[in-house]
Amino acid sequence: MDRSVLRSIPLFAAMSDAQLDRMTAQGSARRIAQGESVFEQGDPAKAFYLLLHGRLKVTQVTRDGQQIIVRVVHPGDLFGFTRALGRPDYPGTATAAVDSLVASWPTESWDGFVENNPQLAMSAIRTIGQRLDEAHTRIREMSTEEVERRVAHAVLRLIEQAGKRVEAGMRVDFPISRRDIAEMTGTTLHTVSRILSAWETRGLVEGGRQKLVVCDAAALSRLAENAG
Amino acid sequence: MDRSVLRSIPLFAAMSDAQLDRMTAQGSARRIAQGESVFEQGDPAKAFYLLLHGRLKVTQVTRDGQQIIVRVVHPGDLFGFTRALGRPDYPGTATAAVDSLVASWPTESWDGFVENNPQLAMSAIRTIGQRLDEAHTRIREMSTEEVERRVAHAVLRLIEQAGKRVEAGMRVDFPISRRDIAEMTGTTLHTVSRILSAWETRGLVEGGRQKLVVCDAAALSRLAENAG
DNA sequence: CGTATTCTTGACTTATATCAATGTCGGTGG
DNA sequence: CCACCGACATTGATATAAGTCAAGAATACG
Repeated sequence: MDRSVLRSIPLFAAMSDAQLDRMTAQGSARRIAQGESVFEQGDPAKAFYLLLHGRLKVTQVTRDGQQIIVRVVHPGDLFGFTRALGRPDYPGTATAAVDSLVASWPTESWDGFVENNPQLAMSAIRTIGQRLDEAHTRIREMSTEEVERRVAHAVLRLIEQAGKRVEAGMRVDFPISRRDIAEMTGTTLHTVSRILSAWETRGLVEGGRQKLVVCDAAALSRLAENAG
Repeated sequence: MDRSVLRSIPLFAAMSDAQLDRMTAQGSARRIAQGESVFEQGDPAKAFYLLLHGRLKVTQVTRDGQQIIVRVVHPGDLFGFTRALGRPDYPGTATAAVDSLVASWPTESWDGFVENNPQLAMSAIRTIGQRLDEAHTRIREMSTEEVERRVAHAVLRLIEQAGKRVEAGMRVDFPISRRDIAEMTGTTLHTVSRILSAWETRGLVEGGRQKLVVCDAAALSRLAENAG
């Protein structure tokens, strides 16, 4: 891991070479195979992470065994910096959706980094703030929208954050199941399956096993916005 | 406004007298009458605030006019520091549920405060982090729990954060309508009314116009946890 | 007092979950 | 290489939680 890797990430863009070198010195990189987890819900938070390459799903299981997807981690995102938020353990499990590469630092390093670099602090605040915004958006959608619109919003977001051009349109660039989408929108895989089938008939998307291609994003947006 | 007021708030506890004085010098206090708003959704974020006394509800309205309650602001909470999160406008409206007193600072002051006081930055990160946690909890509840349990959780939270001992039990210490609870839990006032009526029959709560007293918190907790 | 909120309650409707069965894909091992 | 197994997906039938519609009662307020 060298400083140019970090430099390319907005969170670290404003840091000096010396500061970046100090960070890279304390951190280390690690490869996570598809299906493996970086940490598990309830584990003591010994480190915080940055996704360098790949894609992760952060999930939570409720006491009665139901699972939800809290968020998808994209390259360049910080994750698992739970301790900085005042929690001693990880609130969820981070699983690699594809082979991934993560950088990690011991939690103890956090305070030092922040103290020596107010820019980093402000960036971090903005980052968490965005996440809070996203969470509120999700709450608003779950409170006021029906399932179909929620799914439409979720799919559009996936395309924005992880869309890849293919012949038929834009494809979600990591394996994503109907169940995953259900766990992101607070519904069941059955309902998601029905919705996607209907969309496929209308030519809006193309489905498949762990696969999703959006063919007509504009129509999907309309659907997401105007209740109809 | 003097420094002892701020000193009593965890967020500022670690600051030096000099720093606190600098903050109080740049800020000002303002009284908000019940029903008035501190700022409205979409207003440019010219200031950030701290609730000194009273109680606020932060609401959002969707394009089609549906309203949700994003959160309740309690004394000692920072709110409206949207700009620090990288947004130019307020994402919601903050309305006084009772006569309230707020301190405010121009948004431009934020960066200076943070740069000169890493402690404040770390406190702020923790604060937003907690809020993110709360948001995720709400998402999890809305995804996996039925309405009655969600309402139970919401009511218990209100009691924790704004409970006041009265003869019959613990009362929510500000006017709160059935509609408010509905907007906090993603349901309708009708359903909330039915649920509270049922609870009242079982002796768990005592209702009333804009009033809510929890008589048997233990039973309510049980209800909130074990699906039954 | 009358008018406006807030709340309650009943009857009905509907979106979505649940239950159940079947199909399809893709990798593993015989 | 083919057969089989497990994970994922589809689709129909049915059940039900909670929303909608509607009417009225209670409480606060000017």
